[in-house]
This record gives sequence, C-alpha cells and structure tokens, in this order.
Amino acid sequence: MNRRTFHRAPEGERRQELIEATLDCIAEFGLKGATVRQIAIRAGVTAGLVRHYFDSKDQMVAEAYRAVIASLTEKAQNVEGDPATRLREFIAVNFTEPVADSRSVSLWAAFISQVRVDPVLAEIHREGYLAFRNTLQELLSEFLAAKGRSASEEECRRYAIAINGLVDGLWVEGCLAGDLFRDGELVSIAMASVEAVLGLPIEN
Amino acid sequence: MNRRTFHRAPEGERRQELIEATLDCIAEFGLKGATVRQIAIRAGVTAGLVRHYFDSKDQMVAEAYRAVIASLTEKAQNVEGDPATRLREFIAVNFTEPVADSRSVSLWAAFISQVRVDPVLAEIHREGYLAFRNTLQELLSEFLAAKGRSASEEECRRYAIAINGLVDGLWVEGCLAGDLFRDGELVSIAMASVEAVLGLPIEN
DNA sequence: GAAATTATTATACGCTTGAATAATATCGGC
DNA sequence: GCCGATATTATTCAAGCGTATAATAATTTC
Repeated sequence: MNRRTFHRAPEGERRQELIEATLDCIAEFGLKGATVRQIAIRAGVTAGLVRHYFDSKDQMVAEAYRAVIASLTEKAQNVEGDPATRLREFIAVNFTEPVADSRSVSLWAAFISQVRVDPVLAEIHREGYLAFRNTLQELLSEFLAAKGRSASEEECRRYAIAINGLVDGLWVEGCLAGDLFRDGELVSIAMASVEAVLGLPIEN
Repeated sequence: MNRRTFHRAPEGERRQELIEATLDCIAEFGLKGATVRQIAIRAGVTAGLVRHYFDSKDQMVAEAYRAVIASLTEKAQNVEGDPATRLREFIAVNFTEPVADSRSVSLWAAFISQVRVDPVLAEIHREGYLAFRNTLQELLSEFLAAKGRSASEEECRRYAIAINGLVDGLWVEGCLAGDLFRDGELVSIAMASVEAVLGLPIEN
C-alpha cells in the first residue's frame, strides 16, 4: 500500500484552490452535489484536508460565497475615465464575461436560495448588494453633476435602486437563456433604458 | 406495535399536498434540507408514500418547480380592466404578497440554481420566463395602441425585455432585503421607471 | 544532515439519504 | 357487511454524507 505523493502548497494557495473547487462543484452539481469528497477531488487533494483549512464545510461554503460576491462586484467597482464613460462601463461589464456567464448566475442563485436559511449568508448578501448599489449611486451622482443636472441624494438613491434592479434582472435572464437574445441586445436594451430612466444620453 | 391510522386522500389531493410540502421544505431548509423524510413529515405522511405518487424525488421536485412558476405568473396573467390599468396591476402584483415574499424568491432561486444542472428544470424555466414576458409584451402593445402611439412588434419586444428585467430585479432585492426599502418604495420606483422607459404616463 | 514541524493522506465512524419491499388499513362496489 | 383494490405504513438496505483520528511524507530549522 503506497501512500500518495504530494506537495505542500505555498501559503494560502491551497485555501484558494479549495474555494475555487467548491464553486466549480456548486456550479456543476448544485449545492447538494458539492460534497466534501467531490470538492477535494476537484482540488486534487483528499477530503480530510478540507478540515485542516476550514472549521467546517459550511464555513468553507460561506467563504466561497464571499468570493463570488467579490468577483461580481470588483469588475464593476474598478471602472475608470470620466463619469459618463464609467457609467457606461459599469453597465456593460455586467453583460460581458466573466460576469455575464451561466456559471456566475448559478452560483449567485445557489447562495441567494440559502439567504433565508443561513443568517451568515444573508449578511454577506446584504453587504454585497449595498456595496454594488452604493457604487452605482455614487457614479450616478457624479454623472448627473457632470451633465449639469442637480440631483438630490434621495433622487440618486432611487435611480440607483431602479438601475441596479434593471441590470440585475437582465443579467439573470441573459445568463440563464442567452440564446433568447441577439448578440449585444441586452447591453443595448440596458443602455437605452438607463438613458430613459435618467432622461439623459450616456454618451460623452 | 400499533400501526398508524390514516385516511386515503381524495383524487389528486395528496399529490398536491406533497408538492406543497416540498416547497415548504425547500423554502425553509434549502434544496439540500428538503429530504424525502422532512417532506413527508410536513405533509403528515410517511416517507414511502412519496414513491407511490412520484417516480422519484427528483421528479417530485421538478413538478414542484412547475407549481412555483405557475404561482408567480398566474397572478400577473389575470389582471383585468383597460390597458393602462392592466399594465399598472401587472407591475404592482409583483410587489404585493404573495408574489412579493421571501419564500417565493427563495424557491425561485433554488430552482434557478439548478437550471444549469438539470435540463428538465431549464426547460421549465424557459417556458415560464417566455410566458411571463410575452404576456407583458402583449400588454405593452395594447397599452401603446390605446395611447395612440404606434409601436412595432420589435419595439414592444425590447420594452418587454427591459421592463421584465426591471421588475424581476426589484422583486428579488425587495424580497431578500425588504427592510432596505421604505413601504411602497419599490412599486413607486418601478412605476416611475416604466413610465420613463416608455416615455408615457401609466395613469388613465 | 538530523530533528522538529505540519500539511497531507488514509481510514474509520455514526448518521442520513433515496429507494425497494412487504405488510396492512382504508375504502368503493356489490 | 364482506371483498377486492390500493393507498399508506413499516422496515430494511446500500450508498454517501461530514467529521474525527492517527499515520506519514514534505518541508523548515538549527
């Protein structure tokens, strides 16, 4: 009975691999198909190792959720340029890979479905949603100011809620059934709708 | 060892009870917490009965999914009155119980997360989405006609996609974190946004 | 280069799972 | 009011679950 050979992964790397493997399994087999053993196989290690890096499977899943939220928001946070360009980019990013991907929405939905069950996930969701929406609100505020239109914080809040909903809704459907839409159609619809809501063109 | 007493449920009734119990369990414990045994307890029967009514647990879950989609769309399909009233009602229904409820969105998300895994669920989702969107498109077409504005089918399609996305996105966030919004705020934002997108007031 | 450290494997345990089977209580037809 | 049909219960089963523990291979330290 020979023991498997292995290598000790550098600081933090194995943790990251396990989280990534967790997400792969959830996307591929669903939450209940993402077992410790499957995840370990995917990460190329044995099952016992999970408990060396995490207190429990649930804790690992929660951290994986954090990673998903981060990946969905980070792309949108880091847009650059003048306000109009940033707003355009912010919207477009959600209809471009890797955000616009059936894997992303599967993961998102899997976690959303647990928000009611698990208060830890509920809190993570809340933070992620607010971060995303507040970024958008800030962006809108700057955009409207640059266009010379005065808008109260309250107005910006309402715009942010609406546009966030619009983008989220289109994102979900686009990811789930992309073949129902033509190429670039969703981003075009999103842009036109945002312009209508704001009553301003988003071009420079 | 006395055997439990029971009564034989009338035609089809037990099936319905089992489906309802399945949804209760998914909403309360998540997909992986909705075990045959939990579902049976909830339905007030023993676990073995599930396989008397369904070929497998998976088939029962798929039928439960159909029931969810139906309940989410039926309220919106059955609005009455003149076009503007129907459009207003169509939107408002999504922000009123029982549609606007954390249980609903939990169930929706649980199934959405499986769309990538299970082709049967994918097809059910697709049908449900298109039914909802086509109803909305029809409604918009009539509304615009009544307002004397000519709109091609293509235009109506784009409006339907946008408004569907908007309503869905707001619905999800409202259900998940209702306390982030004031009473009636979401429906008010939805109405205002729809008016802006269409460029028309929705009042009579 | 031996010794100490620890990341990793291997194995086992108790529980829960979905499903198959056999026994039986309920009910409609006569 | 019995009798056949069947809806329902009770029990069992193998497989898979998350986790605990002990052995061991890889790396670091001195």
